[in-house]
Amino acid sequence: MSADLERLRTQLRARGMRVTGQRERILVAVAGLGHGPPEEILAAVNGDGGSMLPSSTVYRALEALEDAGAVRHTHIDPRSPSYQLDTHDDHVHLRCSTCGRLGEVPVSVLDGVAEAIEGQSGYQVDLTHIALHGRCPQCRTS
Amino acid sequence: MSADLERLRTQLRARGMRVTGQRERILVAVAGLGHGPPEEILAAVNGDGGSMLPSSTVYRALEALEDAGAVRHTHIDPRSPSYQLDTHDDHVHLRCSTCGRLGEVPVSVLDGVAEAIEGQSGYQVDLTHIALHGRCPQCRTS
DNA sequence: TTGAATGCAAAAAATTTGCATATTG
DNA sequence: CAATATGCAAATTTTTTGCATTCAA
Repeated sequence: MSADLERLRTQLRARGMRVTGQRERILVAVAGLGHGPPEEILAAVNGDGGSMLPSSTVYRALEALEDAGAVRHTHIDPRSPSYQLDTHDDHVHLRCSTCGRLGEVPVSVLDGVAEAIEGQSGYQVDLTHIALHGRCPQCRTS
Repeated sequence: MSADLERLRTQLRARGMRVTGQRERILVAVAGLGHGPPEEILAAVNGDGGSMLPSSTVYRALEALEDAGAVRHTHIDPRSPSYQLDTHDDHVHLRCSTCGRLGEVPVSVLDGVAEAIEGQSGYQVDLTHIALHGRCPQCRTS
């Protein structure tokens, strides 16, 4: 039993939600992918040897898992949400607008930013799972 | 003739693209809304007194305008892209995860961040039109 | 004139919903 | 047992595409 699954049980039960085989498989798929849109997660789950799940279950489970705090989503790809485990090993996603290549840097590059924003606007923002866009080293050179 | 439209002409023509009435109306709608998803832009255009446009024209025009550098999009709302004029009056969008209320702060809160990211990853990111999520002052209190 | 853009219709993709059934706690 | 979640099918919503026609340069 992985630590992720153990944590999932706690998180779900704390909210009166249920731990089901489908939710576990989906969590495992998300963990395996690192991050990905619902479509890819569905494909991963449906390729894990178990029974096929309908997309509705994946969408509903992702929502439930997100409510429970087990997963999160960002918009790495501008077109669709990308889900990932909600661990505390946070990083800022970087995506090349030209080639789509992904990178990441520790959230520490944003140290002080949340405070500055709070001071200027009163908003308490979450910087732990954001995605930024730009050009990767390769595309800048070529 | 607004400065925005004037600029649009230059930007489009510089790329061999054409200035059409539809594109102008769409640009005006985006300017009027400040920012909004394709659906809202379509509704705004279709309520401006002119002829009705099909959604395909809006999607294609937004893509063209974005290529030309006249508009940009961010993901203020996690569910759909939000288009806005690509002016240089940049700010960081803030959206309350609880109530959806919008706010903004000048990009200067991110001073130094782009350099830090470039140093750590080689990515040259664009911080001029990002959207961050969190809790607004009202929702924090209540 | 002529290549780019539009309009329309239809297709495709992505996401949501209703409801009977199965499952968890 | 009671409430939650699933599966399936169908409905929505959002976005894309093909193609004949129109229009800007």
